[in-house]
Amino acid sequence: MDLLNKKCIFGAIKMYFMFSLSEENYLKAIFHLQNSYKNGVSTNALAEEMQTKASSVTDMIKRLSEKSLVNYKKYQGVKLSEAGRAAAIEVIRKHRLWEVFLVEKLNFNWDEVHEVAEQLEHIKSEKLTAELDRFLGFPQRDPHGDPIPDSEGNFSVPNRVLLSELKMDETGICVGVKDSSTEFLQYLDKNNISLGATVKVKQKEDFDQSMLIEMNDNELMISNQISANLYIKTT
Amino acid sequence: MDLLNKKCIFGAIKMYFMFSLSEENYLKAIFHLQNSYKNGVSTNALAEEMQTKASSVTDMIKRLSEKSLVNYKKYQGVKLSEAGRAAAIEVIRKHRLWEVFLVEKLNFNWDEVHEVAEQLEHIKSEKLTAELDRFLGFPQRDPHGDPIPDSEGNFSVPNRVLLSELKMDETGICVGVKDSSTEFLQYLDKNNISLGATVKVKQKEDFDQSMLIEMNDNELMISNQISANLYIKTT
DNA sequence: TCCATTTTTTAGTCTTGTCTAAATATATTT
DNA sequence: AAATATATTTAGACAAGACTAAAAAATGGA
Repeated sequence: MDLLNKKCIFGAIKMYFMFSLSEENYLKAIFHLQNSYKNGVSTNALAEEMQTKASSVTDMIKRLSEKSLVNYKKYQGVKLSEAGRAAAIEVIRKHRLWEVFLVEKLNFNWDEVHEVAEQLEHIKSEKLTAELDRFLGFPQRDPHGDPIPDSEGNFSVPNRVLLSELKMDETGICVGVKDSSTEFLQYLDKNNISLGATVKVKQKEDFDQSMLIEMNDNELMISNQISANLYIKTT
Repeated sequence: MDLLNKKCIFGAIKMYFMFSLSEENYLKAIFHLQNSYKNGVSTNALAEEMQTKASSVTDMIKRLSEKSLVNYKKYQGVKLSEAGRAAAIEVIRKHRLWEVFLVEKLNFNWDEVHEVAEQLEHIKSEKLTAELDRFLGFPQRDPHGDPIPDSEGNFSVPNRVLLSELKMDETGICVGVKDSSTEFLQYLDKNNISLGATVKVKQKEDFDQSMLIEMNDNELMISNQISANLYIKTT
């Protein structure tokens, strides 16, 4: 119906193709899963991530492969091509910029932004993305501490460790969350844990890895499930 | 895939159903065409507006009718139901709010906003719309001078006439455009015609309705095609 | 190596929204 | 009122993206 801006990133030559909403979501999911599945994302893993059936995944992978967005050999799992990676990063860039917008300008809490950003990330307009970025002051991190790729797709992999890896008496600054589910974020809010705050490990229990932390003159006991989802920059 | 907020406006009881992108576009088109087709929008008119075929329109009308969004009898054209009208107005509200955002905050010119707003108008989030409205200061008009419905769907029908209806020596303030195509808006920019400016009809040619107008100490000859697409508030 | 289990793919179906071609209603002209 | 023209609807097909059920490939244990 609408044609919109049809271009495509391909090697050095810039051209954007237009991808469907579903294609973009698959690319994004593969991008995220590639961290855990270095030598090919499995069909089942992707089905799990996309909340769909393995057979549907196989269908889509074939389409993406046709378009050279992924490298795929039957039964071998799937990897993003350069073009696929670029497209995924572009979607992630938009997602995170919109999250910043929602939190900084529209009074959203960090646990409310995900759903809406999932929709906004598919809006196609280079100018929109560029101007939004400028409007927000070229932010480097989204509200959950994840890096925002620049217009070239470059982003710094943050230098951070999980709180669960800290030893007794070590300190650091809370810089991100691994799990950004509403439930986890609301737990953090309730317990006054926020990005930017300084943490100190006061005690650590060998048995279950639970720890007593200090944050803003406050002491708090947290389980491993919490500490293994908080990113820390050691000081 | 995503469920999102499923509610629906229905009479006094508020409930939002979720409509597809295509359904929303049809509802919007019917809403706009109802001005010219008071006793039912014809299939062909709708096909023209939607840039599609009459047979596709018939199919969609049936679906909308199933959902009680339109009143439809075969061969009789189509009218929005109360629910359909509410849904259309909600989409139009979002479209116009986003246009304001793009122009006021993101440096878009008024001739660049349409395509992007066509995408943004389909984002589903009551909170987003409400907060955007607040962020923009509850604007009453979009960049083309059209009224923005409030959260209840109410909007003031602007009290305005077409410039072509003014007689010799009458004056007014330019308050909107009827045609908001890129081409027309660029013509206006080029000739320094903008909303808010005062116009005076200096001469009017009976033969072809062309007129000489004065605007900001500037005289300009315009054809009827121009004057019949500019809204004026008489002073 | 062979069998059992798990993973992945294939085959066939469904829904949404579109299309073309053909059929039927309505409108217009004479 | 009949004939013609125009508008609208039906019928049948297709593509994207999902599903179920069944087949085929890969994996892991004995």
